[in-house]
Amino acid sequence: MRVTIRDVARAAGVSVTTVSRALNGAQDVGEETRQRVIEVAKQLNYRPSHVARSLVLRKSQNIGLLVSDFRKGGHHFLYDVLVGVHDTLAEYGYDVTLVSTDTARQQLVSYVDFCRARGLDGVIVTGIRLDDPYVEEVVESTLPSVVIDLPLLSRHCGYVMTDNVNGARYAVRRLVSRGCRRIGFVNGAAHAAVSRERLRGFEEAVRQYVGVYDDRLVVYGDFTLEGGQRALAELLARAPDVDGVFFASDLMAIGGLQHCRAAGIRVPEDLAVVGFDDIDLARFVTPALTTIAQPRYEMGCEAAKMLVHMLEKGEMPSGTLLPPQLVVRETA
Amino acid sequence: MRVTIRDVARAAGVSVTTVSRALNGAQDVGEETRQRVIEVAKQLNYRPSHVARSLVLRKSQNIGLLVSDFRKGGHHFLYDVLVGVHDTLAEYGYDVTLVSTDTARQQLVSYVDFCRARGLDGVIVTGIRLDDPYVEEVVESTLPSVVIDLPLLSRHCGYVMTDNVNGARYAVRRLVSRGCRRIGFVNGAAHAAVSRERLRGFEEAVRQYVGVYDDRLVVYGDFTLEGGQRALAELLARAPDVDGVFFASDLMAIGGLQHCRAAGIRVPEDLAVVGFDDIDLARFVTPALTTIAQPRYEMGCEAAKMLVHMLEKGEMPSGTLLPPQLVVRETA
DNA sequence: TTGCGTTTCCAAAACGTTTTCGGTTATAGT
DNA sequence: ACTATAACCGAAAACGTTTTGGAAACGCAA
Repeated sequence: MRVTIRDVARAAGVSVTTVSRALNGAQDVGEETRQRVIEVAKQLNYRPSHVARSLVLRKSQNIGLLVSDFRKGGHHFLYDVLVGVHDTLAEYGYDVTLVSTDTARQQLVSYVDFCRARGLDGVIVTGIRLDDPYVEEVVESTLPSVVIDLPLLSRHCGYVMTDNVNGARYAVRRLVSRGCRRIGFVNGAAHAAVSRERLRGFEEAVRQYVGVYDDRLVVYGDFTLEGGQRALAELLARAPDVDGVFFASDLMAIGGLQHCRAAGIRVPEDLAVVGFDDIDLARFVTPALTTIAQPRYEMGCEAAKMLVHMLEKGEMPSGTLLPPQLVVRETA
Repeated sequence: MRVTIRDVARAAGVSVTTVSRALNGAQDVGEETRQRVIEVAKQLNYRPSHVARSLVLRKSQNIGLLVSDFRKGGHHFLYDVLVGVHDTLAEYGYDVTLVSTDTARQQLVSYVDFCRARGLDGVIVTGIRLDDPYVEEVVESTLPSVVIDLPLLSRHCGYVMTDNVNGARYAVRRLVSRGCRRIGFVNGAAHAAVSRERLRGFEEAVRQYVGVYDDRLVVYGDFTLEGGQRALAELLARAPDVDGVFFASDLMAIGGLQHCRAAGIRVPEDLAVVGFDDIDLARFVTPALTTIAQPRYEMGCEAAKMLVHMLEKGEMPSGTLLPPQLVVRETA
């Protein structure tokens, strides 16, 4: 059936030991036998079994991508992260298998046990929140992991996220440079770590660039389109003189845009708007949304890179912030 | 280190054979010992090694998701398919590992060898085209596979795709019911299988619903935004009297919308438009795009289901068409 | 007592690798 | 000629499971 190392050994007239050595580039095998083995292996189209190899080596060259909100129609975010992770992991010779918290939960096992049963060497965690029951597991477990978009740091757990405070700063700087002086902030869910950071950046920046900070100008829209509409309406009711607003997500910003159209508010003349994320939609809505782009793909790459460094070089996990980028379109 | 079946056996005072049997629900083990073994296993938090199991069983309960255009910012299509695949595969107890044609190609192995080396039980193939070098491999190989969005059928290879000809029919039916009589078609890339089918559906439907068919009303925009703009311009130049147009993708349709705005054409009053895909953007552009929705998630589910039926029940692969759905918004 | 079937259990082989430890040559040094 | 060293190679154990082919114990009929 399958062609094994034994078949190659037989065909090449050597032992399996020698075949293994020859193919893996070990040193103590004669150059001519090595060539012969390689030749024979190619002839037979021999592919070493990753499974057998994993068993004996006790590592699988396989890492899990844990996603905790794996829903259809879901996250614009996840896809780019996923291909970033896959690309760089493939480069390092690792496979990636999908792990959903739902299926783990359904089987009543912790996700760590889930990964261990499959012999995964490590895991990249996406989509979890501060109040998630999983965060404890992530930081406690000895399974090497790196978390995306949540600052969790421990002996075996690093993180990578975008520099949210600077992102927020860029946003208000842009608004100020366009002449805005009363700047509002529609933040996302209050318990999200990113919300806290964006708020901090926002506050720092308005203190620095406009001088006076008024915390009644921040409202919450919990990251949804409708939330954005509602929040902007509330903000405007509270302070009709705001001339610019920063939304903590593009989706909310688009909701805000819809409110503006309905209310006859001209964007950007009456009200300048900048979002956060740079989702696909942003360039297509009218007026096109200026926003702070998150380096989604790069976050995936960086997370993957950190994980294999931990695995192969024994590096300590760390926290890395990736720079966001202002992309200027029509709304500010 | 790791707790193995041997540890459980020792702790329960039985042989490993008995532990294996007890845990896997085999018949010849006493009820009381079974309970004891289960109890001990739980106590020790024992998880059978999937790797070891795969080795001896010669199947991994792991299937590959082959994607051939895995790029950042990529396919809206892929994500939903992916979660559909993952969801139903998880239900059946399978894992899914990502396989990109790029990495396989980079390692100079056929993707089948790639999968075999990893012991994957089967593979779901997405994103390949008729002129792809992989199609031969897919149909020839004995690795069970099911292809999404390309009608490839052989001994070990089935497919699932959306019913494109009916999708096209729905589109023109809608257009006709709004009073359109001169209907144009902006098709995608000519070599794509889906393009052929949509064209067929288009022609059949206009023959049926409006009577006269004019093949000068079909142009090609190769699935891009710019292509859609260009193609619509060309179509309008060729036949200024068209009052409705069906685009073979939402992206092209949106391009068309942009052209209309630039040219001062009112949609849907002067020109009715229906797209294909129902991408996220569709509901956000103005006017909101009427379109034919593809059941992306369901395609993933269906593909997964077919594959495990092939694997577990020895069913023959088949071709299944999933019904698309007209979603009416503002452009038609 | 013997024979036979059932039930419950186990020892050992197998799956396809890597690696340890040692063995055989050939080469070189005295 | 004898030893020391190096270079090359192989037998066998290990990784953690499942499964095969019996074996022990027991009951029951002859």
